Amino acid sequence: MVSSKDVAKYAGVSQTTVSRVVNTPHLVKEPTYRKVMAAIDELNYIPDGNARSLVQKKSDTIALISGPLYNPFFVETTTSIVNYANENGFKINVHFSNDENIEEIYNAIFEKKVDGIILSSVLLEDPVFEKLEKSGIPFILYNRKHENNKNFVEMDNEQAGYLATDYLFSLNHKEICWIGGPTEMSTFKGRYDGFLKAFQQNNAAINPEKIFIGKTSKENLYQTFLKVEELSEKPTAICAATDAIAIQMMDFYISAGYKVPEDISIIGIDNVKIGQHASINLTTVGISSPIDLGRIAIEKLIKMIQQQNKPCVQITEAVRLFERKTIIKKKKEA
Amino acid sequence: MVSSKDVAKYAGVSQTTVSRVVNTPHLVKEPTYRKVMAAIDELNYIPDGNARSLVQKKSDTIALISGPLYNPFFVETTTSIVNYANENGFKINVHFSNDENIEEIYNAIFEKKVDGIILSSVLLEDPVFEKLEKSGIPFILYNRKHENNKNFVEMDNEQAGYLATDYLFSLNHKEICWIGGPTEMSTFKGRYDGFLKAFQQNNAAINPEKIFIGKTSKENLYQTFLKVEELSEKPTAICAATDAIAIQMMDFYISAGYKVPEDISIIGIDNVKIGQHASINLTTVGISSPIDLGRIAIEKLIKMIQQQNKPCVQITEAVRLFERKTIIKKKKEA
DNA sequence: TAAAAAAATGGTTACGTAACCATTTAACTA
DNA sequence: TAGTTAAATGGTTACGTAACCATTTTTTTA
Repeated sequence: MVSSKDVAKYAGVSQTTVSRVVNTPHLVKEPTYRKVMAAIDELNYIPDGNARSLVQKKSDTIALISGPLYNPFFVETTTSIVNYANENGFKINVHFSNDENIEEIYNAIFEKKVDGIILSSVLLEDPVFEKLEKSGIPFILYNRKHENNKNFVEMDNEQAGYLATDYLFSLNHKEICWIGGPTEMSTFKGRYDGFLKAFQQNNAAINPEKIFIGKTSKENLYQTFLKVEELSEKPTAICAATDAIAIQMMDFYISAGYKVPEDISIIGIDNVKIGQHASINLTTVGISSPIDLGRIAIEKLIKMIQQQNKPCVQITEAVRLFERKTIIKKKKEA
Repeated sequence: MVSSKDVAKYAGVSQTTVSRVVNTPHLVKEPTYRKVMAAIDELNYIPDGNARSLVQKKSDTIALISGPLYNPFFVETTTSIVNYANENGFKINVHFSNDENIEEIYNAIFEKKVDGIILSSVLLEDPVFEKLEKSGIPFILYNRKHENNKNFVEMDNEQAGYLATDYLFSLNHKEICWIGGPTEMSTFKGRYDGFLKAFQQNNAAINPEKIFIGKTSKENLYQTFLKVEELSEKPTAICAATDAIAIQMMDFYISAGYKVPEDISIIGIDNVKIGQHASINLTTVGISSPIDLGRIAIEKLIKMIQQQNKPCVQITEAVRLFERKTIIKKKKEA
């Protein structure tokens, strides 16, 4: 491996000067600069990022802990986070969390000297939050938040759940299923609370049989689908806590011979891109802003890093309904 | 920042012993081990990965250069690559390439001491290949390959193009559009060659007006869609070089009021998961193996790293047709 | 129980870089 | 032109770790 010392010897200057050519060329005379650059090219020198990080205690790297990509929401946020960071001179270390490998991920992150952390995978009462704060590394949560309400960029989850559910009521749906993930996560908790609120405001009674809260893997959702099928009184509409869930349920229903929305109405939350596809046309609730949550969060994080201050970011984006074609209007009952 | 020296002092042992407790605990007596571990916990010590990489000249890290996630193919390969690597003790540094930011990506990769590189973004005649070989770092290409036919895991692209096109012919389609990316990429070249071969074998003449080769961004594909619309003789079927293209074209067609496959048949290549969704049901060609190309490639790469040898991996996976519902059988003309 | 072997621990060093301070060289200034 | 200041370059060090070799302690063996 060619080091700056090798370059220095080859060019007949000191290692210090090589370092200057690489990092602060304006401090170096033109002929010296050319001499050193020639040596760098000749020897194919590439600075060692590890050594640099060691001495500088920073890495121009941000760690991203994203949810799994089978949820298209994270496909979009990951893309926009990576792109924005790169445009601003930061590299991104992406980690995909399934909420089980969190421990390893944090080890990996803290071992490298990342300049910041942007993450979604956090529980409302997650003890890891304290660890993050103690580490002193700037960080921000996107999508989900922690119960202590610090450093997050989220959508108005309760309002989202409310809007989705209320929209179903407005189209005369009464028998509504809720399918969502564990309420230990702020997204699911907020959205479910909104769902409940809509029932209250519409003077409707919750039927516990129609509430499905559990893991959101394909297998689990299929079990849920089967349970819904077995209900004596089937729902006319499904309120899914995320578009990913909604799209998966659509798949089950259509594969089983049902028609959406004629046989069953489905609404999601997130306003994911693939839901806008003409073949899917998922009615959903999402943020009004054209910029996604990941992008908003990474902007804030980079500002925190560059300005070396750590304000408490608290952003709750407003949401609105996106009417598309997976909901049908029911006839009013007598 | 707490270092191993701090731990050593606190525990009353040498730094060397701390290092041993962390890396080779069997070389350390039980009471010493406990003493040091207590100190580690107490002081919240985390080894510095940069310093470690510096001295060890390795990082247990593999760089992944993936195509953009708006292509669902890369969503799946990225997921399986990251998961498999993590299961085997490697971290993954993901980079998303748009074939333009390649330079920066390579800089970033070579600055850190990655143990291996797995990449898709390479052109047939890419000069970067030589750079890779010279670096001495084990690497493997997945999806695409280089003209020199070294170190790749691909599908049988020509056969894929052939099967897709021949299937259209077998259902009496004559007016077939090809929509694909630049043939500087082995995938597009191979698939297009297969397309041509199918025309030959079916004694059909290529109509240059119906060949669209260019960038595969949404905007470009929309321009292509408009051009197809303006053709005096419209195609009855579209052979898309990738599922991503096919799914995008479906969106344009359906949004414009067409029905797929009644008004236009569409076939893709890749057998991407979202294409299997009941709302899309994209007929396509994909590898017969249930394990995706990324997964196959990362397995090989990790073997190369662990066994410290660099065999020339050349894998071309067999493909087959996946009949679904975006193709209609045409009536035979008189 | 003394000698030999094995196990456990410690001391010193290199890894490649940038920070820091020292020195030399060039450019002004009076 | 000497004196002063600024610009350019060099020398030395620390960063935190594991490799390597040296030393001490323990265990085994005769």
